[in-house]
Amino acid sequence: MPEGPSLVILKNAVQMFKGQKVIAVSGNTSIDKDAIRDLEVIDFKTWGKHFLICFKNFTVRIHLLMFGSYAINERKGRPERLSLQFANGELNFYTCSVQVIEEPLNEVYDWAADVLNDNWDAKAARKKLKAQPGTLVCDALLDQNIFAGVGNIIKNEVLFRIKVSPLTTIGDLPPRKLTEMIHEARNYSFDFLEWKKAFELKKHWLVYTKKICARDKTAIIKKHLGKTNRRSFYCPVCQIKYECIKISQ
DNA sequence: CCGGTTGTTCAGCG
DNA sequence: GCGCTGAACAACCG
Repeated sequence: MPEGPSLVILKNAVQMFKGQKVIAVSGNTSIDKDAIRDLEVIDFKTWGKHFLICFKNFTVRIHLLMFGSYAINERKGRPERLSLQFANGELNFYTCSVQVIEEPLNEVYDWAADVLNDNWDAKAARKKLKAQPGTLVCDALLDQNIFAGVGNIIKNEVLFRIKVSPLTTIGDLPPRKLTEMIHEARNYSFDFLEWKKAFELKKHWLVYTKKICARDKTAIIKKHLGKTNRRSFYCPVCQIKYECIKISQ
């Protein structure tokens, strides 16, 4: 379910509840459900993998984590974590993290860090990356403070697209490749969004879960890498591991 | 039917 | 206080 583009699809799918009053709340979440009843949903927003239900004085934050899911105007055969009833339908969430945000969202979220947001700021991303030259690119792409919304699939596909090994550090990446990485983190996310909408996402994977490189038919390497220790799929031939020779003084 | 995982947080430890 | 590790969560797919 849950990389950034999937959340954008969710946001688009619930637009008919925007401006509607919540007439009943249920679910096994520990947040105060009474506080939501009879309130109007002002807006739905996303930040990276966060889904935000905005009310006048607070926001309910949904994070689907690995296994979370939702259902609109239907129910799955399991307990709802949070269920919102409207006059024109219902919105149900399962096995997710639910939190209340009391602060204004602009104080909590850096919209410029969300790769799918209109306010995405590539220069700000570059500055954050430059500050951590020792970080592996496979970890940097999963850093939600830099690339909010990027998940493990996007990480692998971006590195394949720009022909960079996941084991390259930020500091060793040639400046042009750094630019490409930042650009493709956003660009691939929009491709992901379009493919997912068309139910053809998997068809477009070139390296993620693949056995053979789409470019040169080399055997793809599958390994858990970096501090994040997430699955990396990469071609040892066309994805280059950049290394600078450091001259000690 | 078992193993692995599109993710994050937190406890525990050195 | 830090960085690191592993557990916990818990559903679906192949």
